[in-house]
Amino acid sequence: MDPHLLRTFVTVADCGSFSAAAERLGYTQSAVSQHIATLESDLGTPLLRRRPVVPTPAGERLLEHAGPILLRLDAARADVRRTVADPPSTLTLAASPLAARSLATALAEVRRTYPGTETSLTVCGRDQVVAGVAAGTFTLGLVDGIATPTDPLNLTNAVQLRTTSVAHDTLVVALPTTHPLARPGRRLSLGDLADARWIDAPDLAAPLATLRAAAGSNALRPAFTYNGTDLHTLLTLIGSGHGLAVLPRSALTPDVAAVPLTTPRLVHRTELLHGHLSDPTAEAVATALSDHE
Amino acid sequence: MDPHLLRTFVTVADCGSFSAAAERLGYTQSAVSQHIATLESDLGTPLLRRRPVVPTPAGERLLEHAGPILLRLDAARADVRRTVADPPSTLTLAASPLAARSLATALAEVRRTYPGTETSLTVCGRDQVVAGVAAGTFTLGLVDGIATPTDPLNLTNAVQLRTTSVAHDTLVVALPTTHPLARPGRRLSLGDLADARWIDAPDLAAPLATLRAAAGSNALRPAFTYNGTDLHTLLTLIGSGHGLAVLPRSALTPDVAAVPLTTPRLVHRTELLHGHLSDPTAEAVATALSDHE
DNA sequence: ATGGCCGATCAGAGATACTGATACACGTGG
DNA sequence: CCACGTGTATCAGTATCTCTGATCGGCCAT
Repeated sequence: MDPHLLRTFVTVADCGSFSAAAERLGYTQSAVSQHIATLESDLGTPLLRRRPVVPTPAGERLLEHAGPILLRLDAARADVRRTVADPPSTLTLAASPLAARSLATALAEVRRTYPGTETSLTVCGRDQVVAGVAAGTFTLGLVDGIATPTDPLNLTNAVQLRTTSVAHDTLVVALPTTHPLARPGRRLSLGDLADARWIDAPDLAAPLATLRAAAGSNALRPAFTYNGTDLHTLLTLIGSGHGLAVLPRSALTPDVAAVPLTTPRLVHRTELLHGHLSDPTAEAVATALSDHE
Repeated sequence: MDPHLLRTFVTVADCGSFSAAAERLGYTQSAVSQHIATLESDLGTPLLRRRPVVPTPAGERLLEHAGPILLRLDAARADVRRTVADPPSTLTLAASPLAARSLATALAEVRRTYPGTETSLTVCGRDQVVAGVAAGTFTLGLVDGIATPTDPLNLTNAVQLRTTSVAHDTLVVALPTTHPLARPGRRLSLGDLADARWIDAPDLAAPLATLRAAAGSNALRPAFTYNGTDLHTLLTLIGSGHGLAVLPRSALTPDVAAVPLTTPRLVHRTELLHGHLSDPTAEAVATALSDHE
C-alpha cells in the first residue's frame, strides 16, 4: 500500500474518473489504471466499480483510512522540516471564518512585542485549516465548532497536533426579528425546531449534520444551503426569512434575533491548533491567544 | 516516505543498530543503510546519529509519526479485508489484564445464544490490544485505564476504531492493612502521597506516568517497578509493604487496604474497542458487554 | 449502426531496489 | 597511542518494478 497508490485511489474516487485523475496527478491514464489494479490485487478485492467509477464497500473502507494516512504523512514531513528549518520570517495563520474574529486583539499584542513581524492570514474551511496546519502550510490555526461544555472540539484529523481552547461562547438560534419564536426570554431546544426551515451553512455556522448528531435526531433538514464563509450574507439570509441557523451569540448583529439554545447543551468553542512550535513569534501568538480566554 | 522505509527506520531506532534491524527485517545491512540514506536525503536532514545509533531531534519527530502511520496502514488493510472475508469462525478477543475481568459474564451470555462459538482470549498490554484490534488480529478488545469522570479513555492510537464504555469503578489507593493511612473512612489525594513508596505497574495498575500527568505533579517516583500482568503478585507486593498503587476498587482482595482517591477526580474505566463489525457473534458480545454497564 | 469516450492491456525503456563485495570509521582494549 | 574488531557506507551489478505510448475493447449516446 504505497502512499502513491493511495493518493491515486483517493483522487480517482474524488474525480469519479481514471482519466481525470491521471490528468490531475500528472500521470498517464495507463499508470492510473495500473495503480488501481495493483492496489486491488494487493488487497485481494475490487475497490472501484467502473463505468461509472464508484467505490465498492471495500473501497469505501479504504477511503476512510487513506485521507488521514496521507495527511499524517504530510504532517510527519512538515514536523521534521520544522525541527530543521529556521523559523519562517512571516507568521502564517489560518482560521475558520468565525474563529478569525478572536485573532485581531491577540495579534495586536504580538505586534507590540515583535514589531517587525510580517503576517499572513488565510480564512478557509475547518478541514482545510486542520489539514494546512498538519501539513505545515500554516504555523498556527484557529478552528471554531460546537461541542458539549466539557469536551474539546472533535477534530478528527488533528492527530499529533496540539490544541488549546482559546474562547467559548453560548450558542443561539438566529431568527428574523419578526419570527414568532423571537420573544425576549424565550429559550429553545433543537427538538422544538425539528420542522423549522433551516439554513445549512456548514463552513460558517454549526453544520446541520453536527447538530443532528448532537440531538440524536434525524430531523433538521436544510431548506437552504449556503456554501460560503461570509457572515454578513448569512445574517441577511436569516433576517429576510430564508431560514434559521445556530450561531455563537457574539456573531450576531442587532438585525437578527437570538434565542438561546438550551438542549442539547452545547457551546461554541474556538481552539488553537499547532505542531511543535520552535518559532518564538508563533509561540507568542499562541500564548497571547490562550491567555485571552 | 515509503512505508517500507519508515518501517526500517522504526526498526533501526528500536534495535539501535543497522545490522540487527537488517536481520530482523530479512534484509541485508546494505539495504537498511540505503533505506535510511534515502529517507534522510528525502527529508533533507540526518535522522540518526551513528555509532551509537541514536535518533536526532528530527528523527525523534519522525518516530512519533511513523508508528501510528504504520499502524493505520495495517488498520486500513484489516478493515478492507473484513468487508470481504466471511466472518471468522472463532471469536478472537484481547483484553488488558484488569479489563479481562469484565468479560466472563458477558461471554457466558453469548455462549447461551451462540452455543457453537469457539473463543480465544489474549491478555496483553493496553497498547498491544489497541494495535491488535486495529490490525485485525483481534475482533474485539477490552482496554482499561483511568480517566476523568466525564471523558472517555485517551486511546491515542485508536483512531478509526469504535469505542464503547463498558464499565467504570472508583479508584482507590491500595495499601498494606497495617499502613498508618489505612484507616476506615480515610480519603486521599495524590498530593498527600507525593513522597510515598510507589509501585509502578504500568501494564496492570494506573501507570505512574498517567497519574503524574493527571495530578500535574512531578513527584510520584516509583520505588519499585513491576513489569507484569498478574494482579495477585501485585497485591502481594503491596500487602507486604513494598509500596502502594492505584487500582480500581473491585480489583482488591481483603488482604490489602483500600483508601478512596478523591483528588484528582479520576475513575477507572473499561472500554470496548472494535473495527467495523460484520460478525453477528462479535456484535452480540459487543452489545452484551455494553448492556452490562 | 456508429462514433466518441473511457478503461484495460501490452511491450518496452528507464528508474529502482535489492544483494554481495569491499572500503572506511569509530570505539575499545592492549 | 596504535591496532583490531565491529559496524556502517559505498559501489557495481542484476532483477524487478513503474512508468509511457500504442492499442484494444466495451458501453453509451446520437
